[in-house]
Amino acid sequence: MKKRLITLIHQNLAGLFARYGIEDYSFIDVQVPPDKANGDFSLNAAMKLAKAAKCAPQKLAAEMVASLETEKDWFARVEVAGPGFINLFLANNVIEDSFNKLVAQKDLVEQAAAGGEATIIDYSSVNIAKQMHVGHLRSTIIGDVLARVIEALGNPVVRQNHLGDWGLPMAMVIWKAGPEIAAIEQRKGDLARELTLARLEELYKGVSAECKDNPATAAACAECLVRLQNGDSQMLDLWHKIVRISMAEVYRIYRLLDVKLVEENECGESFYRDMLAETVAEIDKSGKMVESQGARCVFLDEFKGKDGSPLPVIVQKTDGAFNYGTFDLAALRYRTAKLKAQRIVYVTDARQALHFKQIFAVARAVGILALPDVKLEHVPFGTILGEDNKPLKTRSGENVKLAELLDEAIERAYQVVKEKNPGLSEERKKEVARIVGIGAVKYADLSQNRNNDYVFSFDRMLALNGNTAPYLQYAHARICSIFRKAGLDIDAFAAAAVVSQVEERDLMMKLMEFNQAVVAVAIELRPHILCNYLYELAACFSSFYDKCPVLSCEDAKVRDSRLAISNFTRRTLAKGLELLGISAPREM
RNA sequence: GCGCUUGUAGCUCAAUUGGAUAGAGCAACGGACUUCGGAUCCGUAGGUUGAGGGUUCGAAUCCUUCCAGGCGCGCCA
Repeated sequence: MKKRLITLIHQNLAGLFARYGIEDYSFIDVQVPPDKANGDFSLNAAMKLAKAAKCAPQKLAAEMVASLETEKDWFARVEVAGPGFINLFLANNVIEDSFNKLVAQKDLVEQAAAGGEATIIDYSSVNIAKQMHVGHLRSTIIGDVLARVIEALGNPVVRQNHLGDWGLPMAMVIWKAGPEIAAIEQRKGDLARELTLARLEELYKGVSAECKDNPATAAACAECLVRLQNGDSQMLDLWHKIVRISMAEVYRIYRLLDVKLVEENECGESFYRDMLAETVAEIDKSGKMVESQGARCVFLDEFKGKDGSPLPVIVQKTDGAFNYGTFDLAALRYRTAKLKAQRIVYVTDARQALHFKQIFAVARAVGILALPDVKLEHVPFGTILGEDNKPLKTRSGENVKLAELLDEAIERAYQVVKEKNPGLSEERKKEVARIVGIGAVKYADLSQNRNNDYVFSFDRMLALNGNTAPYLQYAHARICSIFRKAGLDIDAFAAAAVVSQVEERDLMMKLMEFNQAVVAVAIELRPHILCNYLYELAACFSSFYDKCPVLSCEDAKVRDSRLAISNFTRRTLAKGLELLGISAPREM
């Protein structure tokens, strides 16, 4: 509707602007004013154009109003307000028509033109032989939502899980776990059962500590690394087994979280191992590579170190090995050349901001991007804090295991479900607890501006009121309940919507904003915009539900209309939550 | 030291990217046909947007100087 409205305004005002010698008015847009008293939409164009038109804003606004007033089919009222705002009050039948057209569409999200933009989302990035902990939560769920949203808008999306699966840590694990693997296999034991990820992590921590004070161990690990890098088949075999054991547990958590990453998305450091040398060679060709203190580096003027000295990006270490920056540069090369990415989005914590800034700058400076105008975006986010405002840790100071955190959320949700809806079967209660508990954790994260750190609180995220997943899920369940009670097939129901009360009107207007919210998330890479929208929508529905009886409404036309509005609210909530990777139960 | 980032109601967060009287939830107080699911809704109270200066029709938002927190700054990722 907004799009049609803007087109109408542009056409209507073209003549007026021409008389004032204004050529470019394409930027003219409408806003939804904060206060409903100021109309359904408002226009600040008169103030923006006043200078160019050499005309007082209020006078210009008055002329614009006079012109817009002729559109009787659209506007019930048009007025000038304040310093030159133009407030537009839509006629109810315009809202009804637009709304009914929208409801009739199959897809709630408009598809991008021309096949969209080939986009890579790099997120989650787990390390092999380490259990997932809170530190992985944000990247995993924010990245997953961005992938869903950008994909839903019709862009081809490739998800990439940049695993930490190569290098010295892996060699250390192999050195330690190798004998255990051999022993288990020799007695034909079940490897997956006996060698858990938790065990692998324990082994890794052990060697890691041992390497520090035992040079013999360190040397042995170094030798493993050399063999691994040279493609020794025995080493590679062990390496592969460890990766699979590790990822099996990661996928258990992804499934629990309803995160869409699968094995095909694994594209870790090991994937680029044979591209590193040629990447460095190509950087060298650019003439920008220099040797400094034995390492091969690229220096760019915009990056300065501690004492103002130039800060390098090291592409090859003194010992000839490559470090993480080289992997990222190789990945950029691959992603633009082979995957033909037009947009690459990295979802990692804010501490890596400088790293990505450097990598992007180097990549452009040395010309390793097959598509020079590819959009490179780092999506930083803050830290998850405990109630003490310090990074969330266990009492003993360790990272909180993601598996344990999620289990606790589900357990707490179960207690709430048991209390609020004792009538559900035990099986349903468990299912609902999972949906509500996981949804709460994800929503708590997604609903805030990702720039900031946030304090993790089960009580707040599971609250049944306010901007939480359970509140949205409850609104959804209530709508389903209406249809259950009436014995109507919710998926097949259709009727024309009409405006008979202000709550209906508000809700219909809000429903028509959905697509805009989704588009904004894709552009700004900020999921909380969609969360805010859904919360406002659910709140709007709750008011409607309170003031507009549906089933007991005597006027059949109004009753059907309310059913239609309710049903479309349900669809919108469900779609929005789906884009957030959160389920919407029909009862809870 | 330099850089990035944050500072909004007692608490947790928003604010359509420069728009109108800065909005929600929690906590507090007061209400709502014995209810289409009260897991809800409506209202009251709560603010010098860290501080000062500037830019303009208009600033939480942009520029600038301070104050306070967090993070980062050569071979870890």
